[in-house]
Amino acid sequence: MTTLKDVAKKAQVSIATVSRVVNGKFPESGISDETRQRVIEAITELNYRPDHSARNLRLGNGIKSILFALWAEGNDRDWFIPHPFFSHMLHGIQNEVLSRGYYLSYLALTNQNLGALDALLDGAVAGLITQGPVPETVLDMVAAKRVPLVAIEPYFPLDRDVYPTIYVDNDLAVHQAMEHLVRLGHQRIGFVSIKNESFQLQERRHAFRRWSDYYGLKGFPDQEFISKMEYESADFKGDLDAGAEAISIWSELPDSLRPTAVITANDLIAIGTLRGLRSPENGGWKELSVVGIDDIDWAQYNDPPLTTVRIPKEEIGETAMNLMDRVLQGETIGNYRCVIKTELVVRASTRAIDGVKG
Amino acid sequence: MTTLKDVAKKAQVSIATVSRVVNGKFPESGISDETRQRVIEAITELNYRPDHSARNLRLGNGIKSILFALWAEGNDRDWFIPHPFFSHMLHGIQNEVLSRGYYLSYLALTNQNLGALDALLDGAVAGLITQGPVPETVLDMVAAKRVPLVAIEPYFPLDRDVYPTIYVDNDLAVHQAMEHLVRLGHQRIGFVSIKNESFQLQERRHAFRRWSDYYGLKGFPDQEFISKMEYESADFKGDLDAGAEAISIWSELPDSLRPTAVITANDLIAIGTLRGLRSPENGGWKELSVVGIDDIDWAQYNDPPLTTVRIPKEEIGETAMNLMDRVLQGETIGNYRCVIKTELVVRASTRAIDGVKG
DNA sequence: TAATATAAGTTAAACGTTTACAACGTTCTT
DNA sequence: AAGAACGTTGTAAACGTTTAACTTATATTA
Repeated sequence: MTTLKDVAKKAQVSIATVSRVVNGKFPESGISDETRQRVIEAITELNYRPDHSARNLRLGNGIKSILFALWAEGNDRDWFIPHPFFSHMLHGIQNEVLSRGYYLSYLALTNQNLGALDALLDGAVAGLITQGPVPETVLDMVAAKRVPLVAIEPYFPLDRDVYPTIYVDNDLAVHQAMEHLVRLGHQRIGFVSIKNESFQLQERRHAFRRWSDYYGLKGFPDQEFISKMEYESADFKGDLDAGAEAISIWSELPDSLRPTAVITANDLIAIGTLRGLRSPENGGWKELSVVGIDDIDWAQYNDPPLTTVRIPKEEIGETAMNLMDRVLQGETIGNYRCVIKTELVVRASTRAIDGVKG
Repeated sequence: MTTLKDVAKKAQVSIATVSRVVNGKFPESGISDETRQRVIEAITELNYRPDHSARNLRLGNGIKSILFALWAEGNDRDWFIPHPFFSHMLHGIQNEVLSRGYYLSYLALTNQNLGALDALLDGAVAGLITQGPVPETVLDMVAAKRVPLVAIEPYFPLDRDVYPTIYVDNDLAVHQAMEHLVRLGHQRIGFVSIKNESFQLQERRHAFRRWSDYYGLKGFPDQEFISKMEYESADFKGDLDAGAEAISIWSELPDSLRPTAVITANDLIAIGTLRGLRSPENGGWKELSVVGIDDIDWAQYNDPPLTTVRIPKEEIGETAMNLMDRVLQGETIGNYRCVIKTELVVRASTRAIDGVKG
């Protein structure tokens, strides 16, 4: 590795001069053109690049890197890639990160990876933002290295709940979806979910029950349809199939017992439901309003464009980074729980019941 | 900021002892349990975290951060989010990065951002990997800071072409798509693209012409259909509509002049084409084989699942990082151009012509 | 001419670590 | 009882920078 010293020797000047050439604003730096040329030549020749650590040490600059980590274990494929929210949250964090002079790294965590995380936490990283469940080992490491942590939907066990967290208001999401449908005149509203529910989907199902009671909705067979298929979590195919499955079950029902609208536990299930509706084997059933939850990228490009409840992914990222910043500023936040509001997005997959003015 | 010195004073020991407590593997570190306890207490109390810069300086560790930058200017929205390849390439890079002891940052570049890039290049980053066109300003900065650069599909102007680059073999992609269709017995094969073509799409269109001649395909009206719609680049909607538009034009043709198969400039156009085929206004035209190029995430989940030519995005990322590593090892690579092979992925959107054994 | 201002470059201290080496007190060996 | 061996802790140098303070040479001024 080339240092100032090497360059200085080559250019026959002191290291101070070289440093000035490297950093000085010209022409006020007080270096003659002749010397500067000589130094620059030496720099190019020796391929000198300043040492970041030394510079930061001298200048008293702290670490400027925020790490965004996603737990990616438990699937054969690293599922963060098709993760519908990953890049959006990353972007949200990034927005806030840059304006604060930090920069952003990210890590898809696996058990093989833990060593890398350890190394990173060991000083390379000012703060850690996680998405999803955080394994105990990681929590232990974070505690040992005393790195600030902000967790997005970690669903911590209670004794671990000592960090600032961000959760989505799934209850509100379902409420918004249902209110929309009720306003359109729907009375028989179904719910579709999958067998292997995450915490989030569980919350949504319970919310459905709660608001369904609240609005006094009419029941019908399989009103809460849970696909029986075995499927791996984060498997797009499983979600899509679940939707189609619900349609094939309900299409057996007499018209007066079928739902006129459904809320699905997420957008993929909703898209699957709309596909099921297109299939020729459902007895010509066409009129069903479908509303999803998430607002994944594809929702707006679907045919028909999907009415859904948006989870503001960028906002989640921004909020996380805001909290992180406050922690880094020395503020004591403790286990403050920030709940993010969702937002109804009306598109073409929902229609008013005949005679009702949507 | 708390330093070793502060902790040492508080715990009434020398900084060497504190350092040993922080880093030593127990119990061989040669520190008595009693002292260690005292030091640890002081550490917790003062919230001490080792200074990364100082440590790295002392240990002679270089910078370990690779920056992946995507040019995001020119659209009202930062288009790297719906960028179909972004997260896959990121992942590919990440794979190689970790095993080499580096870690990965990323930056969506805009004109507002250039300052941040400058700061990062100024020592925080060991190497830069870019995706897509790289503006001159950035190239100038990279040159000035002498940061190694590996560029993915930059389509540099010739005088700037001094870095290792990675390109996709678009000619091969079209060839693979066409060979597949020809084997299935298709003779009238169309091509659909959009008005505002990127370099990549241009290459694909020219390749279509070339291989269409090679296979001696039969012509028909609008064989190369270019959507006339004004649209912003990277607009999903525009691509989808272009596909539907092609169908509506061709469906006016007598059966004997319609294409029996189409290659589209990318997957989104292909998906749009399949949608157009579903629309009731195309005169009952159903039998059309469609093959896309890209293999975006959604392709396999489309209805029907899309036959397409996969661009190996992870492999591109890995290759980029491999090249970067070689550069960082001191190897002189120059403007070596690495061309990545594509791969046909047969799904359900293509069928053999009657009487041909697919 | 002497004093002084300016320009160009050097010296040396400091940033927070790690670690070879030294130093000290205690215990073991002979 | 003397010396060696060991366990525990301290001392100080070094990593590559930046920069205040200083030096030297030259030009300007009175």
